[in-house]
Amino acid sequence: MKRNSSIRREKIAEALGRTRSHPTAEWIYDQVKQEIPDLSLGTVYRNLKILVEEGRARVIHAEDGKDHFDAHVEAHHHLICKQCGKVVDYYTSEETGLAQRIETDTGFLIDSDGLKLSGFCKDCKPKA
Amino acid sequence: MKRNSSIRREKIAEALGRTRSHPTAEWIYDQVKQEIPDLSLGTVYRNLKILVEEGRARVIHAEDGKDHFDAHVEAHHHLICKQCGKVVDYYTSEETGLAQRIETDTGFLIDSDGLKLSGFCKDCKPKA
DNA sequence: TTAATAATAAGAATCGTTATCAATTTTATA
DNA sequence: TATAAAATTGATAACGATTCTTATTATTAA
Repeated sequence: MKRNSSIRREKIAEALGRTRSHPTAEWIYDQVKQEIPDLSLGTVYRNLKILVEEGRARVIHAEDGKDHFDAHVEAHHHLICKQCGKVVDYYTSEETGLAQRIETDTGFLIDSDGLKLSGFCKDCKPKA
Repeated sequence: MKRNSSIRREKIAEALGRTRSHPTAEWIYDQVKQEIPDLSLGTVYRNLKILVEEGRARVIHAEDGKDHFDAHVEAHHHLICKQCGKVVDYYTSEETGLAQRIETDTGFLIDSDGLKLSGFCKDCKPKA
């Protein structure tokens, strides 16, 4: 299936690439709509899905029930705050030992970007 | 707020406790309905929520967009298959070093049960 | 140009979940 | 006991996020 890349799709990809905030479809819609006023939310969803299929973006199923998107596809992990829903990048290679052990133990092949760690972020952490 | 524990709630907790398969509300509904035919799905959701509040169950927001429940609340982690959606328990304390380093690095406080690792399970793993 | 394909907006439909509500059951208290 | 208050329920409406449908327009290929 040949696939063109439409102007809208590229604008969506750009908006997503411009931020490190792991936005939702809605946020991207609001952004791109400023440039393309007749953009529809369905188009955003459809194109985000295509970008993910093409490996140009990742989805994070966050704790807030919404899908968050990330154009930074290099291996890194995500810290997800249970309280405010914030998603923060975390880069480390320290988990490779863990991933290897898991594969030996269970047969599960862990993605190099498959770590999601939930807890409480700096701001939401109960002060001691 | 004093809280009684109804028969239905206990049956729901039992059904959940009986399995290690991290079922959805729907699955639990189907199970308990065999014993209590006039059970309603809303009751299942309502009671699962209460069980989670009481610390008698955990929720896992899985990759399939559904909430999965787990009555085994001792610290353990979850391996989630991207392909078939299966959720498998993983017990380790090896991540405490990682969790500690993350807290130092980022201020994020990682739950002792906050690890979700996604990848491919034994069966869905691309054969080499 | 013509025909086929791709992309679109708008909105309906679906899905998992939560909230509402009136009726019933359970518990507390007089 | 009686009776008021609180908890629980089934049914169903409502909800928010996402997907699907339809009709239309734009792009590409022949």
